[in-house]
Amino acid sequence: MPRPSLKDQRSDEILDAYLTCVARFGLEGATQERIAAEAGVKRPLLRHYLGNRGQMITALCDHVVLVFDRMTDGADAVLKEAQSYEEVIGLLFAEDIDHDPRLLVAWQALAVSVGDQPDQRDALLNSLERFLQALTRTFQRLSPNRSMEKTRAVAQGVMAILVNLDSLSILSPPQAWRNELRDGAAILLASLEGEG
Amino acid sequence: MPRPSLKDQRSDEILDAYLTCVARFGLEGATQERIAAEAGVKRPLLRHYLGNRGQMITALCDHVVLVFDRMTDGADAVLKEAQSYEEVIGLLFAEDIDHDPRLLVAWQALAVSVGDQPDQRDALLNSLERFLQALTRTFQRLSPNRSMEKTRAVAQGVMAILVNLDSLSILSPPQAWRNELRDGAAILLASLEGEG
DNA sequence: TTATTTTTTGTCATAATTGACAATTTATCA
DNA sequence: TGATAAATTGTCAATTATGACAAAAAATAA
Repeated sequence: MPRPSLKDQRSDEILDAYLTCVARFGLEGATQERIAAEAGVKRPLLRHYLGNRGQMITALCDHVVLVFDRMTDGADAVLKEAQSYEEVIGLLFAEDIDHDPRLLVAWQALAVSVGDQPDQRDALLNSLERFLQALTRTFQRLSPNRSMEKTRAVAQGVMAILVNLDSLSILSPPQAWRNELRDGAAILLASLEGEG
Repeated sequence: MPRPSLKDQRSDEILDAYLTCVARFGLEGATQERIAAEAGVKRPLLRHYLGNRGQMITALCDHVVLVFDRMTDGADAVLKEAQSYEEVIGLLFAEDIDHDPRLLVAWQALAVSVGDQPDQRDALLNSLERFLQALTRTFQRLSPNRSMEKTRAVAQGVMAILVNLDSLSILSPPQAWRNELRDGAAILLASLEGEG
């Protein structure tokens, strides 16, 4: 007899608008007015669905980690098919890739402001570690004879380059930079090739 | 006859406090109250020395670029003495290096919020380009036979790893990550070694 | 000491942001 | 249709942030 609940759907919509605002204005710049406008709802609804400001930040953190993990799973599935490092580079640096540019920006904004809350700190670090392990698994499969240490180091380097590319994209850097960063990742991967 | 002006000194002190607050709370979270408290002055002084909010942001952007360039010059001077890539790695990743952890965090906070103002955008990008060129010069000196393309790509990769390390440091990641990132940079540099 | 300029502080008005809650509307089922 | 529970909206108080300006304090040279 009750009206059907839209809690999950609306919460997701609002969190997505929140994510957009944080990526554009920073965490403190993402006011409830802006979020509500972005989501196309009235401000009191934010409170209704997500709670007060602190609870909203916690919910956003969970949401970012969730989306990040989904992205990792997607990348992992695609990387499983790759048969060469050229293919890996092509997949990771594809221009037309379905890749959310807001994600890492919001990730970093959260990192600076929740660094003191252990739970959220660990959640953010874990989401990175998951992605790192996805990369590492693929590299190990393509170069099974390499030491774990070297494989991890290369994976860290590739991830750093990917993160850097995302951070820079806000400033729309020259295309040459993008190419150079991709080539840098390719050089790193090439170090895993060849015999033992 | 007039009282001696402290404008330059006070402005620098306030900008430094501003930098601290932006690194800790984000650009929008760096309120005048917090800045004044951090600088140990009363709030109206901020306005007196730096102007209104918009002018303060502009001044901060200039200050960050200035400090960044000073850091680049310092790194450049040190790198000039390096005779091997092991030395380069040791210098860039020294634990005890005199290196301001606020700098890149504030750089990124500014990047997301001034992305639309062309002047500040270019200033921020130029400061990165300057550091990139400092790295590139050293790598070219140590490996004069390498192509410019490869040298730049390696420099971009190393810079990405350094930036990433700074961004992560807020979350105090496991020491293993730091080591892996440093090893990743070392692997990149090793690709410049050897003949032709 | 006095004039001059700057620093520094005090204070008020306005706008922005958030918290809280009442009231209304809407959709479902009995 | 009427009851029920949820969604949605309206509104106000409290807190916070900013802008603006007047006034006091301090330092130097004449």
